[in-house]
Amino acid sequence: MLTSIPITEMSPRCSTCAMGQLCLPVGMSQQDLTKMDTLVQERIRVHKGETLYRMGDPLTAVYAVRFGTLKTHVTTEDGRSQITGFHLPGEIVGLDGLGEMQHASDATALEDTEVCVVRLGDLQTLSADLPSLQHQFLRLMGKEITHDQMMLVTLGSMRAEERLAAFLINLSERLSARGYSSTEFVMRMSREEIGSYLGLKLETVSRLFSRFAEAGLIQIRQRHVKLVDLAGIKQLYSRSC
Amino acid sequence: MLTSIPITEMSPRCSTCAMGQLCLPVGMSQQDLTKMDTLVQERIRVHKGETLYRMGDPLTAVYAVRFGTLKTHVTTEDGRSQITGFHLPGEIVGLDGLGEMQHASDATALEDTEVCVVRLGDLQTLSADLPSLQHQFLRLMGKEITHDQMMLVTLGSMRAEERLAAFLINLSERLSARGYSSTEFVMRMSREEIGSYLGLKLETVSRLFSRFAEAGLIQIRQRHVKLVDLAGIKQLYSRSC
DNA sequence: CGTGAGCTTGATAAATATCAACTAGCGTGG
DNA sequence: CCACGCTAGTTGATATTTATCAAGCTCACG
Repeated sequence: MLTSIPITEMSPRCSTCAMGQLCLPVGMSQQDLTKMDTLVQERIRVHKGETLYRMGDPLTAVYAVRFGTLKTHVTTEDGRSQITGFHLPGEIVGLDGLGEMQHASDATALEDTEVCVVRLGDLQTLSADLPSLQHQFLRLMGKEITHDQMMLVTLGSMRAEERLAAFLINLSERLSARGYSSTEFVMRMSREEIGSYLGLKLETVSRLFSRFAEAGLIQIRQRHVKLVDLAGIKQLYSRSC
Repeated sequence: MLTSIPITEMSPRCSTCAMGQLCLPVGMSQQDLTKMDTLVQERIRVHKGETLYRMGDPLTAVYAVRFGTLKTHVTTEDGRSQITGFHLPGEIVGLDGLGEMQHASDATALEDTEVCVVRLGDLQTLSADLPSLQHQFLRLMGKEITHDQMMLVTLGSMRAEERLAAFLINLSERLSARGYSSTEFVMRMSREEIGSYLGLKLETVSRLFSRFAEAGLIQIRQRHVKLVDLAGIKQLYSRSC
């Protein structure tokens, strides 16, 4: 069901992409940027609920989110499942498979989404000619590791309320970096998905949203949320004990 | 206080190191292995309790554990601390800093430990001539990511008992791969450190050990543990609900 | 041998999950 | 276009898990 969209002369390229300041091209010179334009030969449309790749699939490419939202999730042999990340435009998914050259998670669209296909072969070829690209890749893998470590601290040492506050602030900041409002947005994920990401049950997430609203920190109606008191929310998790 | 140990003609090298099958050289040809011997020009002795590097330190090298045990731990601005890994001989630490070129965690010795210093400069030089080394590096970063994701599942969806069982089995398997007994070993970390790693309090860890012992799954005296019923321990966390 | 950090164990409190009932809103098909 | 049905979400009562507080123990080490 995935729709492939071939790139034509007219298609937008890396050098003109609005996500340039968040995606692979970060910090590249104009000259390097031009070279980047050959990198993406294909895009894929992933409809809401569809899966871009699955755990165990051979890794042939990594993907840059162009628009939409993806979740990545892992499932253990004994059926436990956990969401490991929500991915906004400009973010790269699939890096976790580079170790074994096969995907280490599933990637599923939370809304209609389009990704740029970065074939590993092309990537290697281009990297040889473009050291900044190679460096960029290490950076992105490093970021993935530090993100996961931050989540380990969250899951290992924060209480439910702190986790959810941290989640809201993180989402807010990432949306803001993409030109959206930092205080009012639509969460593309269900209470259950938020719970899975944060190691909580959906009822707990729901109760906390209600509690935050009652405390005047947020306004919430379904997935539409408005952060009324950013500082107050931050206090929920940044206090020293 | 860290002791540097220069490498001489007589020192052991990668090509003859007993950890070869677990460390950087995994899967390399004899020819490539010989080239590897120039990579490590220095070793460092880290005494129990000493710190090899700290968060924020500029990243000049990564380190292969030669003998001993390290823990890596992160601390957030608000003072929260979490152990992100225990590292046995043959494992590489420092990879989490490759993103920003500065260390993203502290590394502290749990017992007297020696590490091989892999300078990033030398690594880059050698990689150009040794594609298998470059590939090996991606593999190791990938492994780091999948390890962290496994821990996310552990912290996000397992109960205390399941976490500790998984911890014991994981330690057992890694020790076994290093030629130690898989059923009887000394844990180099305190109850509190185990708790930090697993997102539990030290009392909980202690109680669980006692409970496991009472159930006949293990024998335990301080840090010396004997896994009596491996299958039983595995059942604690691999059952389907 | 004394001493203190690390560990154990008990009693109690707090946090979160579970179970259950109910509600809102979305999408679909008549 | 509206009504129906279904999924997602809310809220309450209760159970379970884990943390917290407190006291005592033990073993390794000087």
